[in-house]
Amino acid sequence: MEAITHSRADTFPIGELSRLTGVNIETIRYYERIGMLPAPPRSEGGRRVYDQHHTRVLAFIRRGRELGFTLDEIKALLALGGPERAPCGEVSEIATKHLDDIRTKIADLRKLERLLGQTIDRCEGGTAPECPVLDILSPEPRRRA
Amino acid sequence: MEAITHSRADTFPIGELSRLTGVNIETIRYYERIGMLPAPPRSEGGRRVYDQHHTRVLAFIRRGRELGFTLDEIKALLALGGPERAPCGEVSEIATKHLDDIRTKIADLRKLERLLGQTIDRCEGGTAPECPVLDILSPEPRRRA
DNA sequence: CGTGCATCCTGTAGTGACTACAGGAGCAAG
DNA sequence: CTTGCTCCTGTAGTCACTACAGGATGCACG
Repeated sequence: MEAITHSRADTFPIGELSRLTGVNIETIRYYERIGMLPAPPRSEGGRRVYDQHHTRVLAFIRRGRELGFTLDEIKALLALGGPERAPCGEVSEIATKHLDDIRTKIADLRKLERLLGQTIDRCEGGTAPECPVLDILSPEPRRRA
Repeated sequence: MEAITHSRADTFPIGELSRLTGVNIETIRYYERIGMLPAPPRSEGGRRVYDQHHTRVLAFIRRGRELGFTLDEIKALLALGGPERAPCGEVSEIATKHLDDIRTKIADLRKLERLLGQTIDRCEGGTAPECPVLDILSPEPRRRA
């Protein structure tokens, strides 16, 4: 097994970019198609040739996704300067809105967790005459207005 | 087999079912198409005619979705007896797995909340020389130091 | 009995963020 | 030259809906 070495030019194909950033090859091409990632130059054979700049942008996108930002939010963040510097105000506005969303989601999930957890407990305690999980799933049908 | 109050003609069209259950008309038709909801009989003019049975099944599906179950999970639950009775064991197995997923999600979101919250705070405290939100988004710490 | 309008029908396409092929071309090693 | 890997384009599938377009039906009102 020979080590994969590429030239001093510091450019690499899509597979290498994928390995460097942990982003799926298909996803990289998808990002290019929807304009998230700038289209790189091509080799003579028509292959995409990337460099460090792409690595940084793609890593930025990936990190943003991990933090739960939508691609549109990340696009906005990139427009505000991306991996380079940018005005704090607008950036933290997007981030704060996102944080609100996260907190709402956590609250919702916690309510769910409590309800479901208690219900399953009653199930396993064997104190219920009929399955309690199915009970919470069967609400009273609403009366006609 | 006992029928469900057919004495008076309490059947209704899709719009009424939608109102009764709070499920979008388009979504009801979608559920029918993918086999979540049994296809109802049709009127002479070809319109769907529903009764209380459909209301109960659809309300069950809706409640399941609110609780974050996937349609496939709900389908399994329905197969286990749906709004009628069913064995507790298999039901709570599905529910417990789902509860695990919820807890994982909550933990992930909490980590996110902490990181993002702290970062935005630093942003607003104005103590940072450069935008901290963009910093956590850039995994590469400003190369060429 | 006609008219208008709400409701309904089918079918298709769009959403977000990917993922999974099919079918072919490039390229380096043995 | 052959093998086998990587890469290319293009299309379609995923999940759970949602949004039309373009037409048919049903019912109240005049």
